[in-house]
Order: sequence, then structure tokens, then C-alpha cells
Amino acid sequence: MRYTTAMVIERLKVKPKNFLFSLNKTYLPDFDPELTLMGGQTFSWKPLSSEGFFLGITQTKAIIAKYKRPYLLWQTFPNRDDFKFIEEYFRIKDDLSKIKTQLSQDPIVGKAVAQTPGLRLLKQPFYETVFSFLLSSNRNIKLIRKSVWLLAKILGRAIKIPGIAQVHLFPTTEAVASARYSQLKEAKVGFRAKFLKLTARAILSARQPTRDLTAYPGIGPKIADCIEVFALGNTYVTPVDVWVKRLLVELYGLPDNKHYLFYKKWLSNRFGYLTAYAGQHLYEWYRGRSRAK
DNA sequence: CGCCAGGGTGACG
DNA sequence: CGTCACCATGGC
Repeated sequence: MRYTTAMVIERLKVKPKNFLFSLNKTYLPDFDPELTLMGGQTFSWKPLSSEGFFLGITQTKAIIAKYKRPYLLWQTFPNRDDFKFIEEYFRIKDDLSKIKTQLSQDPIVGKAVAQTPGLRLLKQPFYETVFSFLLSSNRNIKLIRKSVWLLAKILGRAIKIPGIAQVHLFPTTEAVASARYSQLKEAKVGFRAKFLKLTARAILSARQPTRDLTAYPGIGPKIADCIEVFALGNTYVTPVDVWVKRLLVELYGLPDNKHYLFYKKWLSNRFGYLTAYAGQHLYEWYRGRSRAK
């Protein structure tokens, strides 16, 4: 994917009171942390305090983030100031206003993007995205997030963030592979426990990464697309879950008795390289709207 | 109580 | 190829 718009990325330092570490300050004109971090694309974030701070975990680091328009305030742990990671994770170079302008050629997506300002796509590390979405089958977001944080507490390495209680990182692939079933059950993952262990072992024993993600136990076409978009950065596809299918039937008049590939191809044909952004805005808008009723 | 959730698998015809 | 019961769990 190419970006032709000149991007401005500032790196400044601020130090809020009551914090024992400094924050980096990166120019990011369009970002809503609640929509982006507490929605359906990551389950590894949670609100940290009443002051708008969020805590995120990956297999290797924890992130503190807050949005103060037009800046993203952030810090990484235990290795500080990892700008390369932040730039990739938040897709800082994506020009959201330009993307939204192009997407608004479709009136329905136009309505969606108008009502989900600041929703960005993330590009998350691969393996934790695999495990996160292994937990997603036939469950709602609240429960997925609950299991992720329980897994971290039970299996994840603890690190200390100055001034904040210790934080457990997302479990490593090795930790998932060698976890006891009692530990996985404690994390409320249900029947997905065996998929977690089998997939973790398959990852560790593979000589090279598998191209076909559905080869992993517990990963079918939908979860594979989640990983394609949210970890691999493929913007030409978008996952079709029950909500997306529902809105395609209701708002676009598509038949409701087709298979997964039908809806996926329809979206890709219509939205091209912006399919992932279109799908994510439609999803969060439609889900939020239905939930509010 | 019954239904639903960012589904996948395996058995059966 | 298409259909369908089943999987485990909490929230509503």
C-alpha cells in the first residue's frame, strides 16, 4: 500500500503529574481510542484510569496510550520509546481523512464513517492475533476480552510499570503450547482450549510460517480473514461475521442464504484496497447502532 | 428460562 | 458439494 500524502510525525516528550515515566507525543490528527481499542479488532486493551488512559498488552510489551487531539500520547514497556512499534501498530501513516473521503462515495459507508470518527485500523503482532481470534468463535466481544486478560494473568509474564500495578503480558506461544488444560479452563475459553494448544504447537513445530491460516486447528475462513486484516495488514478483504452479514442483507439487499465467500467477494469487489476500512466502519457503526436500541 | 455471540469441525447424505 | 448438531460460557 502506498501513501502519497506527506505525513507529519512529531516526537515530543511530555511528563504528566503523578506519572513516574514520560510519554511520547506523536501527531495523529484522527483517532478515537474507545472506538479503535475497545471494538472488535483487538481484545488486548482496557481503560486504565478515569483520565482517558488505556493499557494494551502484546507478547513482548505493554503500551500506555491516551489521545489528546491531535496527539497520541504513548509509552512502551519494558523497552521505552519504541516508536517503530507504535508507528506500525497504529498505522500512523494511514491518512484517515483521505480514506474516509474515498469511502464516502458509497452512501451507506459514508453514513457509517460519519458516525464513527477516529476509528482506525490496527496492525497487530501476528501470533497474539491468532490466539485472540481463536477465542472469538461463537462469542461476543466482552467475553473474548475477558478470556484474553485471564490468559495473560494466568500464563503471561509479569512486568512492572512504574507507578502502576504490575502488568501481565499476552502469553507467549510457548506458554500457550505448554499450558495445562486446567489453566485454560480457568480462563473460560471453553471448547477452544484444544484449538489454542494445537495451534500453538503447530506454530512452534513449523519450519516456516503457514501461508494458509485455515490449516491451523480452530481457524476457518472468517477468523483467517480477521488475522489477514488485523495482523497482516491486508486491506483488500474484511471479515464477515454475523453483524456484517446482517447489515449486507438489511442495508444492501443481499440474499441471506449465501456462503461466506459470497459476501466476502462482494465486499472486496465493491471496495477494493479500502475493503478493510469499509468493513470495519460498517461493523462498528452497525453493531453500535443495534446495541443502542 | 431461552437466545445470542467478530465460528469451526466433523458426520452424514 | 450442502446441511446440521455440537462445542462451553456468560450476558441479557
